[in-house]
Amino acid sequence: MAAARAAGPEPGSPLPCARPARAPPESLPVSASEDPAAPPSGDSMLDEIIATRRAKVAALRDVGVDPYPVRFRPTHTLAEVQAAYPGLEPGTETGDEVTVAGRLVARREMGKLHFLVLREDGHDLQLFCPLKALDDASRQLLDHLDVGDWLGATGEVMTSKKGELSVKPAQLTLLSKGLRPLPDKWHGLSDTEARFRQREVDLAVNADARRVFEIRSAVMKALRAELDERGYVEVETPMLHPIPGGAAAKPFVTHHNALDVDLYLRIAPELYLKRLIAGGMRRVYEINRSFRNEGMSTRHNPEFTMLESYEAYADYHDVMDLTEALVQRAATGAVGTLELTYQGREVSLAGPFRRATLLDLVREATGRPDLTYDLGLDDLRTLCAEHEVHTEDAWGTGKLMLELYEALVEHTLWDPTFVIDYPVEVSPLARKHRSEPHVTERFELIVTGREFGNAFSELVDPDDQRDRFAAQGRAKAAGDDEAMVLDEPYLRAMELGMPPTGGLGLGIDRIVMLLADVTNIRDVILFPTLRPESG
RNA sequence: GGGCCGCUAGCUCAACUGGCAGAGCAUCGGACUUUUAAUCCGCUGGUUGCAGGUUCGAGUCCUGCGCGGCCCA
Repeated sequence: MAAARAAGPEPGSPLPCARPARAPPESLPVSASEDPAAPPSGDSMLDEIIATRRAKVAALRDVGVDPYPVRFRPTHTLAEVQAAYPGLEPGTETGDEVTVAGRLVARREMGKLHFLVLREDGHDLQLFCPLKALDDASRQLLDHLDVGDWLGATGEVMTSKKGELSVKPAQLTLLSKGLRPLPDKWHGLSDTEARFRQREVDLAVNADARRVFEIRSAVMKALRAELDERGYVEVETPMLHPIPGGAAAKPFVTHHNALDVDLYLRIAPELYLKRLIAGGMRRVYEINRSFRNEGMSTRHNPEFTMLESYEAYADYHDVMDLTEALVQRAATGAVGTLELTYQGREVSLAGPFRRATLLDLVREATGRPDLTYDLGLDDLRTLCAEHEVHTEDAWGTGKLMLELYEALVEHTLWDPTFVIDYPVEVSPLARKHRSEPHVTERFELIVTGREFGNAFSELVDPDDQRDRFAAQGRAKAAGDDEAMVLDEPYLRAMELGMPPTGGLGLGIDRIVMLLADVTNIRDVILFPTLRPESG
């Protein structure tokens, strides 16, 4: 039977792993066998590799080895072994036995001495494997191992002649057989699309891949720690919204069958969080996904992660202080410094962050110190035209001023800057400024020319809010499909009485991009949205 | 949405002006008890993203499409 398998099912096709008859008795016969579960085998190298590996799985099962065992108990992680034996002299034998595990990522055979490299959580450890140190079962297993398999090993901690920390296994245990080959051990996986579509392969072979996601995790932990220490309560509000709200954006629409109603994936958690403040929760925050049904770019993924926090009694000056502390905590927590390099250029998060009004920034950029919101519409349109800023007839003074700012100023603000006092017209959820007409108590945080956060002294006057929604309704009627929709339950909450409130939204993906020094948002999202693979 | 660039073996990449589709790594077979991208010998591996077109002949030129990257809106 073994001989029949070794002969292979297809005359004329190579025998991928057939051992010659003179092979040692413990050697297992292997071939691309008649496995009904195997995909139709073509002629390609990949098909051949997979068939060979399936044959190894079958051969191992034939001798009672489970290629997918249920459990394993390492005594140490690879990182722990490394940490426990720093600086051992070459040729050391510790006499200490450990059991470790990881993915086999490299294999160097020197006849009766094999070197295997295990990788676990980004740490590599060598297995120093003289065949005679192994028991019989392990020697058999060794013949059927491939790079990519998961492997456990029990043996003595030692160092090689060259001083490489190693484990010398007396026993090897197959933890899981891999059927597909890993990419090139030296070049890794560099095809961008493949890295995004098959992140598991990216993580398995590219040392740099996990760095970004470790930073991301550290950012989340740091932000939560800072907010928790300040007495904020973390909450979770709906992602399925009957009315999309809290931002100017197009939503995804979905449908609930039992209720037979359309629901919207949230574009922001804002309105629900403010209802919690109305309900008497003094400080709340939420970190989670929002969804916007808009174009994709290197800076926009349809789903993205935002931190929103709300604090009763606070105004936007307080929120600026909080924002600065959060960004700094994220940086020190994730990369251990406030002095960053982004795309070869220095960025200091040391603070205090610059604070400048939107109007002053536009005055600087246009060289018009006399500029005010009282300037006539026609004059403002002329100014826009002078700077080649696109305008539309329906736009008022505030929108035109915002356009000037976005076109002329925003991308120039490299170091962290709080741009404050946005026009009322473009800020439907923000409180009107306590002393300046035309503007709200709103700020955006700009770093490296990009928006990182958006915050305000929240609008809490229900009648004012109703008027703002009405204005948004008129804008929508005039063709602005991102204008906000009136949200009656939200207004009702405000009518219950809402304390003065400072609110913040911070883009987590942007912060991670800054700290990880990457320019594509897809590099900081494990599985970014892509077009489905065709055919 | 527009412009530019890319898509060739499992991975990383070649292939000049249109003239037999190649290399390294990996796989498979062999040698090797201190390797570090091990080395050495031998073999294998292709619907050149997809569909058309031009041509005696297309990876290469043309048209359309798909996916991705960069820049712009």
